[in-house]
This record gives sequence, structure tokens and C-alpha cells, in this order.
Amino acid sequence: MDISEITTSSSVNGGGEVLQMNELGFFPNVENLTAQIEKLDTQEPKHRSLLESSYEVKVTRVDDEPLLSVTKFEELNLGPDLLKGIYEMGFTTPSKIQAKALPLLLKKPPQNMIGQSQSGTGKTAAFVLTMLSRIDFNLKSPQALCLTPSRELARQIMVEVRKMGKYTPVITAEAIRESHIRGNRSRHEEFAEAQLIVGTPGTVYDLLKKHVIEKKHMKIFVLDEADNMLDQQGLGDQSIRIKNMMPRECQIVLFSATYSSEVRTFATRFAPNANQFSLKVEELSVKTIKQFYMDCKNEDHKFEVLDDLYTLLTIGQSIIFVQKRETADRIAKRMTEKGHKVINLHGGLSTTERDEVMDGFRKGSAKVLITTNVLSRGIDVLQVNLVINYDIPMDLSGRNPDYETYLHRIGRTGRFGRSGVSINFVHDPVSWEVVKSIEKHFQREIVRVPTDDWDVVEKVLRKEVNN
DNA sequence: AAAAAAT
Repeated sequence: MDISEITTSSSVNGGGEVLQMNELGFFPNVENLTAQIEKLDTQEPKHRSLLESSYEVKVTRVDDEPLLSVTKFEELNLGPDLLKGIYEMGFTTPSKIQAKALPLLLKKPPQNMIGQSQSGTGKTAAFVLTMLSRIDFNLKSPQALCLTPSRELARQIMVEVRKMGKYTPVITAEAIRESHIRGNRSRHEEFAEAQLIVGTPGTVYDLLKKHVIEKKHMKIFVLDEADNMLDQQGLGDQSIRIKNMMPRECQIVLFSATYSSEVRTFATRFAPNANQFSLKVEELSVKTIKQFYMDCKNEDHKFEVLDDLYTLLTIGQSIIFVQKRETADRIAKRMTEKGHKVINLHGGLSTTERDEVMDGFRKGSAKVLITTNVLSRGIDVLQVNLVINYDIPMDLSGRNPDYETYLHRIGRTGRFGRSGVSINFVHDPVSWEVVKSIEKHFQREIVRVPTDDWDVVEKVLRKEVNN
């Protein structure tokens, strides 16, 4: 395709101006750029709070009862100990998705759920609350199980569980690879009495198979990042095996921000007769996240631009995504040599290292995290105001965009209605086309920032990324 | 082929 024919979709944001490209398609003029930025700015107030914005939720029910939407947590008949935890966490009223999903999630007898909502809209709280409310605290045996695609996400969810369940007597356990050597016996004991378990598929399956985790009282089974859990080679098989070990009457809950069409069909078989929430594709891209791209000359120029960005701008906290572990290591090493303080996390590190890196980043003692797709989903660090796609997410062929991963990655910023910025590094016609496809797919503009005029870069990005 | 996740 002739890339000069591709313009930023004129239907984006309801139409209007079309960017003028030169024959390479790389360099629109700066006036237009400024106009675009202003346009982005004027859009913002309308969408200041994601939780208040009116995104369209489509609900499909398994029964014919009228859709009950709550306006207060009190209406959900939760125990006072659970309510106390909710309020202490700072939740005052249910978010849009919670208001509609919780009455269905909490129904007796339980019904399955396939839920979709944007990043950072409180879906974790929704399923954690459901898990806690299903537990008989007098029964010291596993009753609620949640699976996640990474150890970091499992640990993060467990922190939420412990906050929300602080005033309940719930006993919890993390089923992830151990980060320190410990006798098998104590793990046995830990899981024997644990009521709520969060973990990764491999370890959970292993512990179930060895009867370290007892399955017969399991009441609720949650897949977080469900599309990824079902879709991904390896993860999918494990999730299915684990589900098949659950009791027949166990409630199945699937949650994710994205469901590719193939996965959605499978999800309805995985969680039969489920209530469903879905969003239109253009509702998925979080509106408080500003999206940019920078066109670099080649692979090596990407590193120079990265170096310059971190040299010339004061950046709050940020995540840099790359495609391969090896790239993460290499970029981290080079950035360190250039005098930048960065940390690096991927699946090739030891569990202890991973925990240390993540804890350091959460505490804010490290500002720049270079990572792979291991952290593309679910990870919540409120101070992250910049996400860089050093490598644009693409599918296995290396030619087509990976829309789901893109959305999840940029969703690491702009959590809970905060503003955020994402920058995509483009370095060849393929990556350029991929960015244009992503723009078209989500119907959100991705604005060019030059790599050769740092006054403009500073003007555009300074106030956005410095916090 | 990438990355993740079990030993």
C-alpha cells in the first residue's frame, strides 16, 4: 500500500482536519501538530474522570429479571466487615461497571460472568469483593481461586484482597513460584487452611495435582485478563485443565479489557450461561491517555531518541516496553551507561529479582522500568504517567498490529481517570503502518512528535510527563 | 518465531 494515501482517519474524533504528509508520510508540519495538541487539550475536560464518563456498556443476561444497578455498596447486602474494608480503600460509590456487575456477580445461586471493561475502572475490586463475599470464614479450606498471567499481577491482586478483607477473618495464600527456599511442609500447611488463593496457572495446577490445594469446596473461580489466559499458548491449556478440576457448581468469572473475537467464542463455552458485559471497540481506548508517535530513522536511532528524551525531559515515573527479553537487557545496559537510572524486569530473571525490581518500582525508588509483555497487563502503579512502546506490539508474523497488547500496555498509565501519555517509536514503514492501523482501529488520534526539533518535543511533552 | 507459565 502507498503510505502517502494513509492519513489520520478523518472520522477520528468526529471528523475535521486531515494531516498533510510528505511523500514519506513521516513529516506533517508543525502547525498542524500544534492544532492537534490543542484539540487534544480541549477534548480533555469532557473526559476528565473516566469513572464518570458515559461509556456504553452492553449487558446480556442469562435470565429475564430486570437489570438491577446499585448506587451504593450498602445495597449489596455485604457484611459490615467487608464494607469497612471497601471504604477504607477509598471507594465511596460503585463505579459504572461495578454498579451493574456486582448485583449479577453476587446473585444466589451464583451465575457465571464474562466481563469486559476498560483498564483501571475497578474490575479487580469487583471480583475481589465477589470472592470475599462467597467465602464461609468458618470453613478453613480453599473456596475462591483467581488466576492471573504473571506473578507480578498475582501479587498485586493479593495486596487488594488483603486490603479489602482486612476486617474479615479471611485466610489467603499466593500460589506463585517461591522466591525463597522453604520446606514443602509449610507450604502444605499454608494451603490447607487458605480460603482465598491467587496465583499463576503453572503453580496452581501443580499444587492442585499434588493435592496441596484442596478443590472440593471451591465456590468461585476467576480468570483475570481472561482473553490472555485462554488465548496464550501454554496458559490456555493450563487454565482449561484447572477449570476442569473445579466442582461442577463453582461460579466462573472471566474479566478482561479485551476479548479478541476468537477468544470470545471460546469464553462462552468456558463459562457457560454467563451474564456478559461488553464494550464497543471505540469505547475501549481510555480517553485520558494521550497517544503520540515519534518517527526514528532506524533501529539504532530509537535508542538515541530514548536517551535524548530522558536527558532533556524530567519524567515522573515511566515504563518502556520492548518485544524481547534480550532487548530489555540491552537497552537497560546502554541507558545505564548513558547515566540514566533504569531497572529492568522480564521472565528471565529469578523470582527474587522480579519481586525486588517490582517492589522498588512501586515504592518509587526507581523511576524508569524497562520490560517485556510480562507487565503489559493489569499492573497498577498510579504514578506512571508515561508509557513508551520502544517496540510497537505486533503479532508473531511481525507485520500485523497486536491491538489487545497495545491497549493493555498504554493502559498502564492513566489509571483511574488520571492523565497519561504514551509514545510509540516508529522506525520503518512497517511500524509506521502498524501505528496507523492502531489509530484507525481504536478511533483515537496518535499524534506525531518530531525527533529533530526538541523545542517542539519539550513544548508538547513537558507538562504531560513531568509529575 | 515472543513471552509467559511447571518441574
